[in-house]
Amino acid sequence: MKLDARHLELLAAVVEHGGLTEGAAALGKSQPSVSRTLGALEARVGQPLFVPGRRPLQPTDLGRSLAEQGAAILRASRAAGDTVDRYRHGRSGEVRIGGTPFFMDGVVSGMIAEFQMQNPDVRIRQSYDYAPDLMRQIAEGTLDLGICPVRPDTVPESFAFTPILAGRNVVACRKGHPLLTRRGVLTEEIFRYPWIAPPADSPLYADLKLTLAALGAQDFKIGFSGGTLASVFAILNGSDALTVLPYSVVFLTGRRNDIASLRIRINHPDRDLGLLRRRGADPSPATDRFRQFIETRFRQLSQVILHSEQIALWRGADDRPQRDRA
Amino acid sequence: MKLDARHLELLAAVVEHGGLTEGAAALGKSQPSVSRTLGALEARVGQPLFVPGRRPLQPTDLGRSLAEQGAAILRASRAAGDTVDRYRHGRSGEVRIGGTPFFMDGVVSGMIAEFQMQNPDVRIRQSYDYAPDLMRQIAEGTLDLGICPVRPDTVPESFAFTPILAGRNVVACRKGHPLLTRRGVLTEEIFRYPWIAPPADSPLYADLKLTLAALGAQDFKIGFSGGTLASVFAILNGSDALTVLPYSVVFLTGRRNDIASLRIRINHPDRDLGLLRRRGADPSPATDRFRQFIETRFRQLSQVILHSEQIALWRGADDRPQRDRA
DNA sequence: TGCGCTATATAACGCGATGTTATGAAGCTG
DNA sequence: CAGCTTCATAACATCGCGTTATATAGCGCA
Repeated sequence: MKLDARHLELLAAVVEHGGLTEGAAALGKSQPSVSRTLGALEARVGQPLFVPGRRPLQPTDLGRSLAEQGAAILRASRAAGDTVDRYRHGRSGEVRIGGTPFFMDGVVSGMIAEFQMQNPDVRIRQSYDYAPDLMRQIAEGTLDLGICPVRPDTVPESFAFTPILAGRNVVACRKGHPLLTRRGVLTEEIFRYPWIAPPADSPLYADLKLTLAALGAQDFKIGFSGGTLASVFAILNGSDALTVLPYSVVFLTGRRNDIASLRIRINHPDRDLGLLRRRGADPSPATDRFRQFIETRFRQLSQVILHSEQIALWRGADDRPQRDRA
Repeated sequence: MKLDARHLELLAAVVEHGGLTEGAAALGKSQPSVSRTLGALEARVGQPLFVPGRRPLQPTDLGRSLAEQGAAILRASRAAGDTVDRYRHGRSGEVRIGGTPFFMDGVVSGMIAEFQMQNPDVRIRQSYDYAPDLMRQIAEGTLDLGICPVRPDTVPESFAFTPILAGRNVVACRKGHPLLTRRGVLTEEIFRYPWIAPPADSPLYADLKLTLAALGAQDFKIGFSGGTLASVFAILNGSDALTVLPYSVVFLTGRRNDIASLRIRINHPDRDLGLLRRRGADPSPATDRFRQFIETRFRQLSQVILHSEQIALWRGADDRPQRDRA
């Protein structure tokens, strides 16, 4: 026998509230409506659902059993409603975010962690890619957000780009590196140390080449390449190798990983780190919420970086990277 | 947000069957109906439930979540339908049955056990009472069936009475009782043994008094009274006491409890053991099913009793109670 | 690339379930 | 027994949802 789920909900409400009138009130309906519908259900079932002629309307065994099923239906229905509500407020759902590996690992992951703590029901799918692939996937609709360095004026019309951080790089090394003890670093000295190269197709690798070329390098030793940020940190820690890293990565994770940056002035790429998303597509609420979270966190990060540099300036300290525009 | 349970069921069916058309078919509805309803649900939710422009209609995360709730609703709904079906066929529900204690314990309990094996979801509420109270409770509607000995012509019009067994009694004793070894028993001999008296208000007690009076007893020793059938068996087993019991009780449980009946002719009450129920009230299906079960079991029991007595007659054996009408 | 197939969306319409208010009947309670 | 409360019934309006017919849009294949 097939029963209407709404009839069972009705029955559950009436049984729970101990009366037709109360049940109807709880459901926001009139009493006759509930009465008639329950009558129809009873007729359909062919068995009394309430003991007849009892004034504080008392369900029969069968009525109680069916009411339990109705309560289950009501629960599921409410749960569905809640799911929708949370989804609409971005507190549940899925966000697919991709970005350049070192930046994701060094900066974004920490923010994701914080977001996860606040929104445990939002699933974050992270992937690693560079701008062209990110754009392709965003255009295809298989990715919600991209975080990577791009030149804002090269972003196609179909994308929205929000700059979140200046794309500055620094030369990074371990805390105890010989070059750090010196007051000043001669550019030719850095070529005596082995270099860690980011993946060949990464913008960071292009930056590395440009930087070193600008510093007058014809040739430099690549001692390691192909690893993730974690392995780069390990190599840096265990050797005197040098590499180029985004300033924000060193700023945020340098202390924890015993990494510092050389006090050496290097040119900076004319790219901004920013958030890419598809223009016109309305994103899932979770994506929106995540994006806003990320944007405010980066605003705060910019402030903190600026602040710390000003403190360093006032102190006259010099264990910070030299700023190009300072 | 309040969502219609039926919409969620619809969604569940569509997601499960992997398509609008199939889902509609599974629900026995037309495809446009399902399409429109799902469209309405999507509009209400305000979020896409299916990824747009995908041919093997693919649900979004939210769609899948809601479909799960819909599946839960569907399960509950089906469970409710099954409950009704089983209830209507008497395979679930409740039966309230009352009867005279010794007869319930000695005969009916075994049948209830068998019924329980076949109908595990039917709850049997058993109580003990004598005819007047049984009738009162049945009339009040607090009891479904009564099993007791009554004179059929004394049953009021408002009750239906189905005789199920002749109300014969026998004098019972333990298997090794001295009186059993004799070829014949003199009536005066039985008064030398202590007697177990059933409860004073029981019909059995009246039978006992009548029986013994008919046998010429002016006075007899009551050695024990007030116990249930189990205690009566225990007393019988551990002593040379005698008592009056329904023949069916001894027939069914005598062997197991090492009880036999004396070969002595006693008068039998002009009552029939039978089933009492309220006339006109339509009983719950479980009650009906149980009643029919009990009635057929008693028909079989009558046959078996008859059969065993004929065998005994043919054999010329005499270790059976003498039959009044033989 | 274009064609055909099939699945989905839309349109138009009828009906039945369910909402309403008004009112009657039936239990409980003092 | 009177009065109150609660449920059932009546009459009517409306909206959801069922139908069939038809347009549209992906997908597969040549």
